[in-house]
Amino acid sequence: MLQLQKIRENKDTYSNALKKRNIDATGVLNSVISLDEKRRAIQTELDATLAELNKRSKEIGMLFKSGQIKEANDLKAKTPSLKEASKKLGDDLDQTSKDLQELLFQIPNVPHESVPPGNSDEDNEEVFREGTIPELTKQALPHWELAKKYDIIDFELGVKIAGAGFPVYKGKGARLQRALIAYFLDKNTAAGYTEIQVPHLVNETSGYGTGQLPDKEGQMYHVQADNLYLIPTAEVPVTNIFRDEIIAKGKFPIKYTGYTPCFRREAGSYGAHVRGLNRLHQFDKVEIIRVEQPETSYQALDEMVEHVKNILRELKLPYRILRLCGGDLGFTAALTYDFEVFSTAQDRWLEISSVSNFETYQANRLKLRFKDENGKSQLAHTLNGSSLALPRVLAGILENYQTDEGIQIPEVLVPYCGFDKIN
RNA sequence: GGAGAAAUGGCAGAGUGGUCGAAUGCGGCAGUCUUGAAAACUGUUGAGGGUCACACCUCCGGGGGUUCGAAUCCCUCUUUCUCCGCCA
Repeated sequence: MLQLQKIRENKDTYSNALKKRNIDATGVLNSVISLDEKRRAIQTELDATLAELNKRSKEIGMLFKSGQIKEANDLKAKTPSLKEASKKLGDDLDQTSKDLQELLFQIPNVPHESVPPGNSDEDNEEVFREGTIPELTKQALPHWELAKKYDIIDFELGVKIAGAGFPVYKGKGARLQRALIAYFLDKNTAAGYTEIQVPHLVNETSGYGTGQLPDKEGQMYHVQADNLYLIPTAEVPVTNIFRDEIIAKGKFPIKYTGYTPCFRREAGSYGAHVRGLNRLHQFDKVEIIRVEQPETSYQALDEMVEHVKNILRELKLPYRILRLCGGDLGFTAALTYDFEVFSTAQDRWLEISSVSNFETYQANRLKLRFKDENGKSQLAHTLNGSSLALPRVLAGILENYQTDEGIQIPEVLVPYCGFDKIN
């Protein structure tokens, strides 16, 4: 959520920057400002009324104490009008605050200056590419065929148990999944991230805290009996650790990593692009999360990007990095780098990681602050990234490492798997 | 799931209708002393709104109510603890 004071100060800058998302925010920003003015006017009036009421209450108390019962009762008789006024002003204030908040919920984060304008993923800017795309034989198969051939992932079985998009991993497939999770966590902890295990269901407040609610209401699985949401990413529970916290100086940097399954309804997705592991309702992901001071957050973002690069280098997968354009940028992000692995057998790029800086957008909702040098509370910056998401990495490995003799396991994963080939 | 008890500042813990944003202790910060540190002593130390700065307003788990006045009384929800039941 954007900060009111910043909106007041930077209305035109914000409005211009938001154009990169292809939205004209001028009207909303103006409404926000006028609503905020209205809110403050009501607040001032309410404060004055309450001050008067408080003053009289104290006087009445003193009069009773000193035995001046009649005077006290006279004064008492004069309070109902003030009470009425304060009640009405209080209701007005609540309504105005609610309206204001609803409006603020509708405004996405302001894109970073480096974000290119654009409408869709076609306008994303490739900033880096590395790795060799392997030459595959004529018999090369897409991963869903390989999965069947070697009996390592059973999509139909998942349909039987749960539905489409809930695959069952078997034998070496299951072991490879576990190996990847362990490998990713090891890499992350070696880079200074503290491993953490968090709930896979979150409450409504947490959903609002990181911005999934109300924006992505229909995308999360909702357990209505208990009003809990299945997490779409570890970002939600991990970042919410810091909700309502004031971080003491000296506690930075804050770096967490966690493995969780992720649940996404993916309402509206269909077609060839969702085949196999390309798009699932449940998948595994290892996430890295950081809380930073504003001065260091973009350096932290670069570090996270470098970190993910190192992992992909070790896995020897061909990949590229995109700077997302305004039209493709997530609602809460100020800047996002997407990592895509090249899926040779499908001849297309698959998104495997998304590394973002949210600046103060989430922190403002979370009330996540820190004490600056002057001892003043300031909103922190939050960041997160996948390091990494499993299914498409798995798809990339299966497809790029396939040979006529079977699927070679990337060298770094062999110790984790206990085998070097799937055949 | 049933019965009972509880929820107060970073922590511990007092406060059962008025001058309480809240004693006290610990912790934090600043200072005195010291070569330095520790100890001791002195001061300071919650958050948000508002203001140039004050004033002023709000917050004692959340929400609602009673009252001129609520941390304190009532209702409700949530959470924690104890006992019982169930259970990986």
